Amino acid sequence: MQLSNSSQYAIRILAYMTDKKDSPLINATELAETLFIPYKFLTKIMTDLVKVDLVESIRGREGGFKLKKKSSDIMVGDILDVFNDSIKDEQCVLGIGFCNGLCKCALHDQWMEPKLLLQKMFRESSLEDIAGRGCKI
Amino acid sequence: MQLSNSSQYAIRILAYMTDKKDSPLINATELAETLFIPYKFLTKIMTDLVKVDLVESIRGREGGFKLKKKSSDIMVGDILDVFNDSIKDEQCVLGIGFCNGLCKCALHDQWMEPKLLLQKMFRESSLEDIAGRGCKI
DNA sequence: TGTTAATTCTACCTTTAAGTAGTAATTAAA
DNA sequence: TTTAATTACTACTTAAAGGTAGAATTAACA
Repeated sequence: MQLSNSSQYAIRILAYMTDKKDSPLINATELAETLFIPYKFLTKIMTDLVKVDLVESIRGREGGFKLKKKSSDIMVGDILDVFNDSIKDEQCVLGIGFCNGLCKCALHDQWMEPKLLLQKMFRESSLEDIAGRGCKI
Repeated sequence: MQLSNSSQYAIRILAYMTDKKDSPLINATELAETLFIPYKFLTKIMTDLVKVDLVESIRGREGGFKLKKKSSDIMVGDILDVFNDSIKDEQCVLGIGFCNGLCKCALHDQWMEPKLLLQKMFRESSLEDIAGRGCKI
């Protein structure tokens, strides 16, 4: 019951980039070393983030990455979507999709409240909200 | 962000066994067919549940399974523990263990409330509470 | 006492997530 | 124009989850 490594890494990467948004560009080596993420895995994740336009990349010498939007406009949920890690409305705690509130499975009622809280947290927390804590890992 | 298949199956299996607790024994074939769980995978799960004393097995012809405790004494959390799927106190939403409330990582504050709700739901929901809904899958 | 219906054990196979390696493409600086 | 620093691409390897196969074990029943 937790987020995938890719999602966890991506949140930490983007939160760090938010902290350093005054720097014009941040490169993969700095991200990997500061955040203790395997370099090659990190570059793969960055490519994904570039593809969905959360991050802009500048290739070549002196290149690097920067946020493509204001940090207050990037929500945690947007990041989770990239790695198929968000909680869908129809997702039942027992993994049966598409119950749409009609499902009467065990735990259905108990699941509603934490599920809504998690969805709200993912939907309403922006990078701006969660950054600036000085905690790198 | 969801429970493992093994945990999901195990909850459904035990909830079904609770529904049928008047039957002296329930065998693997019935469970697999009723709950649409692959037979061989189900028997592996049952073996795990037997080893931790949630279920009792009677081998041989006319054998089968039955709950080893009162259904009001088996909590959902006990089941998740078997498959290492419960939420530990020190578990951070970003997957970093052992932050023990000292962690200041992104999302730390936002994670507390849903985390406590989920832990409470797992700790306080017994099979008795969640069974009897007539929903098999 | 042999047959049969059941669980259990050991080992394997498949799929997906996680991580690695090598090289190509790009670009600024020397 | 060469070189070094950088991201992007393709393919591979490893680890874990999910699932399968078949034989061994057990015990009721005929």
